[in-house]
Amino acid sequence: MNKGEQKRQFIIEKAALLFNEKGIAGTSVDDVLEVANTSKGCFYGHFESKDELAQASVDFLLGKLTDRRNNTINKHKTAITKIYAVLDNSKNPLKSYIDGGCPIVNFSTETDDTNPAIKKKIKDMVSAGIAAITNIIKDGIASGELSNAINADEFATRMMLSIEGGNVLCRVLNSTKPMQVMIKNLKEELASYALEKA
Amino acid sequence: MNKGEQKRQFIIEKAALLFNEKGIAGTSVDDVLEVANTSKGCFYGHFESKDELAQASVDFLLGKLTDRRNNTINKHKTAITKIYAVLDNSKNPLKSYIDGGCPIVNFSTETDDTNPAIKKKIKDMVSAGIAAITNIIKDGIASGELSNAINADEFATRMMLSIEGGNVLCRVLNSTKPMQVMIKNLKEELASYALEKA
DNA sequence: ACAAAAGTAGACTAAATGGTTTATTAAATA
DNA sequence: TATTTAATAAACCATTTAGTCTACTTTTGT
Repeated sequence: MNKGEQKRQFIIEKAALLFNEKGIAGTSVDDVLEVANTSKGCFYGHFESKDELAQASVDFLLGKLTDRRNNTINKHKTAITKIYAVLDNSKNPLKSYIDGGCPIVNFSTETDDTNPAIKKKIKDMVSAGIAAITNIIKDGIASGELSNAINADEFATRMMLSIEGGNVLCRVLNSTKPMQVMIKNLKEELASYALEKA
Repeated sequence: MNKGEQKRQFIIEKAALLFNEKGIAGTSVDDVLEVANTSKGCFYGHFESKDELAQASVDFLLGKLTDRRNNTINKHKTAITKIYAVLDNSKNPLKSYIDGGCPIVNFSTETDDTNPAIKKKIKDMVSAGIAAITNIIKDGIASGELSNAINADEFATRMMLSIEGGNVLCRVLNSTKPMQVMIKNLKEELASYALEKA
């Protein structure tokens, strides 16, 4: 990565945090220049517009989330431990993996009615998340770990929904309790589908 | 309500929809003037600043939600029918009661790191919602309708979390399915705590 | 080492922003 | 109905906005 590419990436990453905290509309290009220690000329040498930066920053944040989820899943062997670990990734929304809270929640609400390109990125991210959980459960059923009484797709959908709802509620209430209550409940539900080992 | 008060209220209500759809930062005073068919002079005769309007608009939207919830609850007699009805109020996030989606989700993410006054309004609203559900369940237990095995506060917390998560997911995926799956699941859970009638 | 290319700074612009002021019109009250 | 008060329109202002341009510096390939 040469100097220019480094600088571009640096701007993307610094801006990403601002966008996630203050929103895209709430962050000016000058705000970005300040945190990235750079100038107008430099900025517009790397990006055609603020929107191009916003898209790149969203890609960066969603990429981080995806990498983390994949790492978490690969670190564990069974369906139950994988899903427990994915849930635990979200257990403290007040000290979230990315400052300013969950980018899915933040950007989906801001761009829902205003920025279809970013909205699509979020949609793909959420769909991939649900699919990943669904596959883990289906594999768990296939391997005999889980009862086929569990509805994989519905569980995955409710799990994703609950994580995002937990992110919203915990930040609003300034408490981690809603997320903790929810995680405990989903873990118990999943455990109830575990089949006895031979 | 005299002419001035009427105009003020008209501006608040028109602006509320814009704020909810495009965000507060994403809505300019000129945007508001346009939808409210008014002028700068008139606007600043009624409001000290854009922020004062934003606060009033948030109050208006949250008031609408609160009124609706109270009406819904009062329309039913038993704990189960009350809670079913509150859930059904949210069953279609794509055609939501208020255009642009749930104000709780929209404003909480936007103001979380930037506008403590509005954040507090949302917090109070959410707390009141959880408290209302909790009380319905406790009343249901007291009247013998529900088993005391249900944890009222945890159920209410998960219910609120799920409704907000459903709002986020459904709008992102452009589908009502996540909310439907979630509502069905919560209804079944609640029904499982119903005690047999004498 | 040198030329070409890439990267960077910062002054500049035009439009949009939130907000003020002044003059006019409509409404309430004596 | 006269008069005072409230409501409104629109020109105006200072600041901020996203984005351009030109000049300078640093890299890079030869």
